[in-house]
Parts: sequence; structure tokens; C-alpha cells
Amino acid sequence: MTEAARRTQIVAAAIETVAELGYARASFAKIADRAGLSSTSRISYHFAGKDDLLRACVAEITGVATEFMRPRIDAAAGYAAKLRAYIESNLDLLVERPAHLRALVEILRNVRDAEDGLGEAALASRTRLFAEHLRAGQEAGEFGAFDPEVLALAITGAIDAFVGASHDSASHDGTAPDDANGGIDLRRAGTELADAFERAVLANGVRR
Amino acid sequence: MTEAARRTQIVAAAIETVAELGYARASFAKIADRAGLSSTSRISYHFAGKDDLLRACVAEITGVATEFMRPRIDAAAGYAAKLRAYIESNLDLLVERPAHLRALVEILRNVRDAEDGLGEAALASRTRLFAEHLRAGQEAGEFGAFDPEVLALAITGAIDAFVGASHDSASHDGTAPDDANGGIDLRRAGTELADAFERAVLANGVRR
Amino acid sequence: MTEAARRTQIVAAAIETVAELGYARASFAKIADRAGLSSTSRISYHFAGKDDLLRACVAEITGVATEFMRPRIDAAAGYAAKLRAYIESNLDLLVERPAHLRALVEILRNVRDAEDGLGEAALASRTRLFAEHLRAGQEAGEFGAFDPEVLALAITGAIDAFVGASHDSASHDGTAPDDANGGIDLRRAGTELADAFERAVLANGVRR
Amino acid sequence: MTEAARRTQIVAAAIETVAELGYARASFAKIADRAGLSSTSRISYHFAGKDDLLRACVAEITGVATEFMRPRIDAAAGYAAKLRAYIESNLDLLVERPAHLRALVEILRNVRDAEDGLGEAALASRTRLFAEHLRAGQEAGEFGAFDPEVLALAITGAIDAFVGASHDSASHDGTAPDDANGGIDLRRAGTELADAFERAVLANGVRR
DNA sequence: GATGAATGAGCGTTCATTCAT
DNA sequence: GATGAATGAACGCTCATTCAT
Repeated sequence: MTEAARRTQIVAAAIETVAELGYARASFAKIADRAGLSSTSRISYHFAGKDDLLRACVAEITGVATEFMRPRIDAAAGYAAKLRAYIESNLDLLVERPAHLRALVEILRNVRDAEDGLGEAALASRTRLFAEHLRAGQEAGEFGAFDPEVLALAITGAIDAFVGASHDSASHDGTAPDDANGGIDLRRAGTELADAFERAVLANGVRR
Repeated sequence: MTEAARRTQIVAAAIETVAELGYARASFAKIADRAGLSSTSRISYHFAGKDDLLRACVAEITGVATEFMRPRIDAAAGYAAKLRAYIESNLDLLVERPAHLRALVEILRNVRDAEDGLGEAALASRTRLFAEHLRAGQEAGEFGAFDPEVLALAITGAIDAFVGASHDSASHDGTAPDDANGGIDLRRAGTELADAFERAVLANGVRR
Repeated sequence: MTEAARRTQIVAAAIETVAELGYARASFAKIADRAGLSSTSRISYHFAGKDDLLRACVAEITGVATEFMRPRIDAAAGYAAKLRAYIESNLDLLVERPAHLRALVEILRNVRDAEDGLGEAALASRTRLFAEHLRAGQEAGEFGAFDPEVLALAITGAIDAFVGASHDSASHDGTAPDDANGGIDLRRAGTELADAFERAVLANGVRR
Repeated sequence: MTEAARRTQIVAAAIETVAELGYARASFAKIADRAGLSSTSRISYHFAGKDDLLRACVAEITGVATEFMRPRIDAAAGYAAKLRAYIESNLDLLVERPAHLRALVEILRNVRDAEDGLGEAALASRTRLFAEHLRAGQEAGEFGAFDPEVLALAITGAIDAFVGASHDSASHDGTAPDDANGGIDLRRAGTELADAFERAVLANGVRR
């Protein structure tokens, strides 16, 4: 097997392992097992360390997420529509790639003392971007009066809670159909969530 | 020193340690250090295992949280007011006892395979109770139409995001005043958050 | 077994192991074996790391060496006599405690990047002290003209060569009597060595 | 690139690596890096094992040293002059080829359980040859009375100490000029060292 | 009952070497 | 013949737990 293919495979195994066992229990040994490697040394050969591997995972996941969500967000016209597109596509992605999002949340929540791109700093920067969007929407008159920082954190936190909740149920019941998760229909939940936050941010408090 | 006092002291040390270092790095050794114990065996003597210690931590934290939040929630009249009281008092508590809430979130997020009272099951049950409240508010006509499960998860997730964000900033800047955290005034954030979710759930879409 | 006794025993085992196998092959596993420990974790408990253990070894060896050599050096009157006392007592010590000196040389030669008290810095500081003595002897008119730095390095290097040579022979022939080593009678060698360096440093080039 | 050239290149890289990092840290990986090889397997392909590679290094270094020192020793007339030529040319060589001599000393000091040509056995055989020369000088009446074994070991040990000391200083201060090392002018040190040992071995105790 | 000493599994990492191609 | 991929043992170290006293 070629070197690049192994790298890819290890990243995939790491994502699945972190998603399933959580950050703390995702050891090289478990990842190597899943990747079909007889020893953890092969992982150490391909990646400079655990941080390096996790960074590669984050890059892979971010790439997939961007590819999935970006078009839908770009296609939406207006700040509110883009907000809805973000929330809905994020929850749709959770249906398509649950392990990816679970792993992402686990990694970002747990890594400490990492430079950019990993750990809480990455979470904070996502929130910051979100706040920018909200602020811009306010200036455009589309959104009402609220603290953009607070709502940005609320929205991203709410989304991550769905990721975490899906984690929970999936681990207890592997038989759930792809589009059901923890008893929640995630696609519907995305719409509901978008509705709710729309009510929270819209200038005119329109009821649907 | 009485046995109960020792237990209390160990629990306090464990809470601080988990809050500061995170779940994964909070080993018995670190906790014993902070509690001024010379050996981890004293922890093992008082607690049946790590799970048992963490359960005691959760109980302690839950007790403190209940004592702090319960009166304010009870004093509020109406479903919406109670929701606001919950959110605001929770963020006020984050100001008063940041370590407690950080530890709680860390524990509930990371413990796996635990029976009731720990881990994701505990998170889910908190969400379930919340959903009950929302459903009751709908039936009382105070709240509008939305999926209570979805909003329950969104609200608790949003609150936990503030806990996590406060963790982040606190660890990078020990000089912040007690009532400021990560550049966010948590008391104001509580009001903002309550405002936002009120707009999201109220039947008549009232604007403040 | 008490904690302090274990520490002492581990240090003793480490000294023997380093002396026998050399720095590079003296792993915690080998040391634990010799100390009668079932696992390396006990060593890690007593010492902060390999450096810490080696530092303790150096301290122990230095203590033994000082206790042995100091009185003889102090008893000698005059710079030349002290030089002789140093050389002779050092080689006598090599007879009494071969493992100690072998281990010391191994450690000082091989440790890199260590703070004071370990590694090449320690070797250099010993040479510096030696050079001071030689310089003082010159100023007192007892020694002739030569570069003290050069002779200090030459003398300490020569002594260490005997330590190294004794290592060699001992490892190949464990049956040698205590006062024979590598075919060399170390006590006689000490006298010979002192004679030779005396001829090299004395002002008047006296022949014995 | 021809096989012989590859071998030569690997040997050169190994010598530099051992000289810089010391025996224990000179792994195939580091050597391959320095040689510009993508895999350590190419080293294993050209050499039967680490011993084989080190033996080739020793052979290369010995060849260089012989080529450099032999003419000067041969050109010297008399046992004392040859001794001086040996010492001085050896320290001159340390100026010209510091890495070579450092690597040689590292290898000979640290390799264990090797057959002839490596390890302490090689060191001992060098000392034996030296002792032969001293003994012959005594029989010729040029040298005085002393134990040839002892002085042979002392002289070689002293020289090696300079090699070691140069290693030390060089690694801490890369700015030193080529002919200065650790604050010591090695060429002058060679003369001083030869002077000192001349005083130690000459029959008539001549002062310069 | 309480504690200092010990345990063994597991961690991420480096190592020289082997093997199929 | 030459090489990229893989191997498994060993490294120092941390962990929660157990046990004799």
C-alpha cells in the first residue's frame, strides 16, 4: 500500500475512533487496530505525533464540511437565509457524516495548548466568524438588536449539542437508521433549529 | 480529620482539577496533590473508583447549583419567566462558581459507559427535563409551536457553550475580574441569552 | 521496604547497571531487574526521570569519592604531594569501588544537554578545578612552566582512561582479583602515573 | 550513483552524525537524513548492520588518520621524536578533521561485544602498540624507567580527553574558528602535551 | 481503619531490521 | 539489485488500583 494511501487510511481510522471512543480513549493502538496496522509505530512514522495526526483529521473534516456546506450557504441570499443554510446544512452533514462531526467536536473541545487550528482556539475562531456574520446582518438591517457574540456562541453551542447528542444515542444503538439519531430526526431538527434562531435574530420578529 | 471531611476535601480538589486541566488530564495523582494527600491510595480508600469520585463531584456540584438556581426559578411566575430564571441564574452561577460548572460539563461530556447520574446519560436526562418544561409551557399556551426536544437541546447546549468558553478564556488570562470572562460579561450574556430564547419560544413573538 | 531504602537501592542498582552495560544500554528495565523491582514504574515514582536518577547516582558517587580521596589529599603537604595524593587515591578508589567510577565516567561522558552537575559540563568543571591547582602550584614555584589547562586535561584524561580500561578487562574476566584489573595492578599504576606526571610538572625536573 | 559512492556517502554521514550527536543518539534515521536518503533500508542494504557500518567508519577514519600522521611519525628520528610526532600530529588532525576523531572516540568507547576492530578491544590494541614503542625506547636507552603500559594508557587517554573536550566546546559554540577549540589552541596544546610527556619519559629528565 | 509500597497495563515514540515487489 | 512499506521489541513514563501491614 502506498504511503499516501496509508496516511489517508490512518486519518479515516482516527476520525472513526475518536468519534466512537472519544478523544481521551482514542489511543494510537486503537487507531492502528482499526486501520489494520499491526503496530502503532506505523502511525508515528506517518505523523510527527498525536497533535499532527489530529491536525490532519481536523483538516480532512474541515475540507469535507466546507465542500458540503459552502455551496448551500453561498446559494442562500441574505443574512437570515445564510444563517439558516448554515444551521440546516450542518445538521444535514451530521446525518451524512456523523463520525466526522463527532470527531471534530471531540478534538476541538479536548486539545489543549495547541497552536492555531486545534483546540479551543479553533472553536473560538469559529464563533468569532459567526459573530461577524450576525453583526453584518444587523448593520444590513436584517437582524434585530442583540449581542452578536452571545448569539454566535449560543448558535454554535446549540449545533454542537446536537452533534454530542447524536454521539450518545449512536453509541447505544447501532441499529438506528441513517436519518434517525437519538430519537431525533436530525433533518427536521435542523429546520426547527433554524426556525428558532431566526425568531431570535430577525428584526421584525416575524412568526412563520 | 473526620472521614466525611476528607471526602469533601477530595471532592473539592477533584472539581478544581477537572475544571483546570480537563477530564482527561485530571488523574488521581494531580487530585491528590491538590488535596495535599501524599498518596493516591487515600482517594481509592474513600472512593470505590474514578467513577465513584466523579459521581460524588457531580452530586456536590448539582447540590450547589440547585441551591443557587432553585429559589430563583421557583420565584419566577410563568413558564417563560422560569425559563429566563434558569438561563440567567445558570450564567450567574458560572460567575460565582466557574470551576464547578466547568467541571460538571467536563465530566458529563467525557464519561462513557456509566450508569445513571454520570456521562451523556445525565446530559440527556437534563435535556429531557427541560423539554418537559417547554412542552408544559406550550400546553399552557405560553409558548408557541416548536419541537420541545430540539429547543431543549439548543438551550442547554448554548448554556454549556458559555461554560466552555469561560474555561477557554480563564485559562489564558488569570487576571480577568470575577465577573468578566473571555471578554464576555457573563451576567449580561445571561440576560441576552434569555432574551434570545424568549423570542424563540414565545407564542406571540413579542419584541422587547 | 521503606521509601528511602528503595531510593538508595535503586541508585545502587543504577550505578552497577551503568558500570556494567554502559550508559546507552542501562535502561530502566535493566535497573529495575537488578533492584528486584517487578516494573519500571517504581523507578519513575522515585525519580522524576532518567536525568534525575543519574543525578542521584552522580551525587552518591561523588560523595563516596570525596569521602575516600579528600582526607588523603588534605593530608598531603605541598602542591606536588596533593597532586600525587589525588592521582593515587583516585586509582585506589578504582580498586575499591570500580563500578562507582566506571558509572561516573559513563554518565559524565554521555549525558547531553543537562544542567550543572551532569554531562560534559561537569567534566569540564573538574578539569577547571584541576587547572587552578596546577596554576597555584606554579605561582608557588613548586611547578615548572607549562599550560595548566593542557596538563589538567591530560591528567584527568589519563585517569579516566584507567577507569575505562578497567571496565574493559573486568567485563571480560569477572574472576580477576580485586587488586588486579586488565592485567594492570591499579595501585602500582597509580604510583607510576603520579611519578610520570610529577616529572612532567615539577620545576626542577628531579628524577626519583 | 555507484554502489561504492553510496557506501562512502553513508559512511561520511555516519561519521558526522556520531560526532555531532554521540554514539547513543546516532540512529540510522538520523544518518539517512544527513545522507539524503529517504529510507533507512538503504543503509541496511549496503551494510550488514550497525556494527558493520561503524566498522566501516572506523576503517575510513583510521585510513585518514594514518595518511595524515604516518608520514610525520616516519619522518621523525628517534623514539622521543616519534612520540612527539604522534602526539602533535594527532592534535593537528583534531583541528583538520574534528568530526573524524570525535566519531572514532565515540565509537571505540561505546561499542560493546564487538570482535576485533571495534570497541574497547580496539582501544586496548592501540594502547598495546603504544606500549611497545615505549618499551623499545627504553631498551634503546632513550626513555627512562617507567611502566610502559601505564604511560601508554596515560598518553592515549590524555589525547582522547582533548578530543572529548573539543567535542564539548564545539557543540556549544559553533562560532569558534577552526583552529581554536574550547578556548584551547589545539596546535599549541599538542606541543605542550608532547613537552609534558617528553619530560615524563625521557631518561635524563632534560628540561627544555 | 488507614496507609505507604507496589503492581501491571497502557501510553506515544524510536529503533534496527526484514520483506515483497 | 534496489526500495518503500512494514514489523515488533524496547524505550521512559503515567495510570488507577491493590495489598500487606
